[in-house]
Amino acid sequence: MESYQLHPSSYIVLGLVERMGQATPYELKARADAGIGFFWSFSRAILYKEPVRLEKLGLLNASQEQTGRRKITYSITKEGLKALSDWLHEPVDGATEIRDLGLLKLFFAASGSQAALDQLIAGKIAAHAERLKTYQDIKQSVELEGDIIYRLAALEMGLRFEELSVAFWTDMAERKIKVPT
Amino acid sequence: MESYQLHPSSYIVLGLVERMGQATPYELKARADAGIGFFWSFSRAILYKEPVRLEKLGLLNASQEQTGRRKITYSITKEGLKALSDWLHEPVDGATEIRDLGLLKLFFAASGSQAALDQLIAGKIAAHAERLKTYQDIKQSVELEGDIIYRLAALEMGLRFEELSVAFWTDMAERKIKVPT
DNA sequence: GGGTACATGTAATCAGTTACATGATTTA
DNA sequence: TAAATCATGTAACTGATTACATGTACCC
Repeated sequence: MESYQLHPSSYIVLGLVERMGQATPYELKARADAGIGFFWSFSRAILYKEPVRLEKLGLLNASQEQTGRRKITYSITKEGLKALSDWLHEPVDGATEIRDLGLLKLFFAASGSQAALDQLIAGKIAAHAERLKTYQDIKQSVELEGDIIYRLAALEMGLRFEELSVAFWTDMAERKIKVPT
Repeated sequence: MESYQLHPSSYIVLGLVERMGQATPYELKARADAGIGFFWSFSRAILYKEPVRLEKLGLLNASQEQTGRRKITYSITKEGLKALSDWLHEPVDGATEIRDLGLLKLFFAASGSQAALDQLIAGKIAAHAERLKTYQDIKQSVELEGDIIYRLAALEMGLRFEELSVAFWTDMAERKIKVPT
């Protein structure tokens, strides 16, 4: 078999398709927005491009409508399942990336003004509080359905992270740290 | 003035150079590795490429050694300072990204085996515990120096995040969640 | 039937990484 | 002076995004 390279995006597609049984790119998008997209964002285009590639590699089946929108529905192949499973069995490498423009700005806050920092902090508290609320709502609605335990676990991490963030930025605010001049 | 686009990488370079007064790409790398790089990673090449661009835009000054390694030392210009300050005063947009392959795998854990999940959890606990230790060590050494309050604040966030992560994955382990078959 | 929202796809571009290539300095 | 390490830079590639372009279905 020829060698090929799979990336996080590939596994996101494989994983989503596997869980959904079959799906069009549009449906993948909707599912991603409601779950994985909360902590690992990516553009919509990838959900059209990557499946084409995975189909060529034999990891997905594609079946195209012969009429109307001629949309393509994907399902996972035996090889795709294997690739997904193999990846899940590999040890995880690399540290967690926390890509947060707010944190970046905090890091360099000494180059700005106290007013800028105050606004940053206030904005971050508001944003994280809102996101926390969203997660709490989702958690509640999901619990009623039961079952989907791993997605729930990932959501739990998101929830805890938002709690942490609200607490962190609130601490920043209360300490009223001054910018050295 | 012609319009140009600055990215997080640009501000990382500007911010580092501003704080350091003047620096070569190699020095920027060392500084980044010891700070910002913990939560916002990027390749070394960017610290050679981006300064060239920023110099062309008039945001950095470059002065090249005429002998030896002919290394280039950068410092920030008045325009660079303004760009950095403007950015710090803009409101922050976009949510925090938590890019963690472990979390991604947890999300799709139902497509793997219980053994794979157990290994994932054990690996994550170990990795976060180690990172936590690193942050604690840094925090201690940094406190002795005093002063550099914002970098310390960002470090504090990293520290709390690692604590959270250890707790989260430990909870996962203790719940001994089973993979549905 | 006309407007709006839904849905789909691709082409061009680009930020960032990997791999390549090499020079300079230190130490034994 | 040989080896090891420190330091520097660039070319090629590519994953991913943005912008463009358009078709289909639904609703009034």
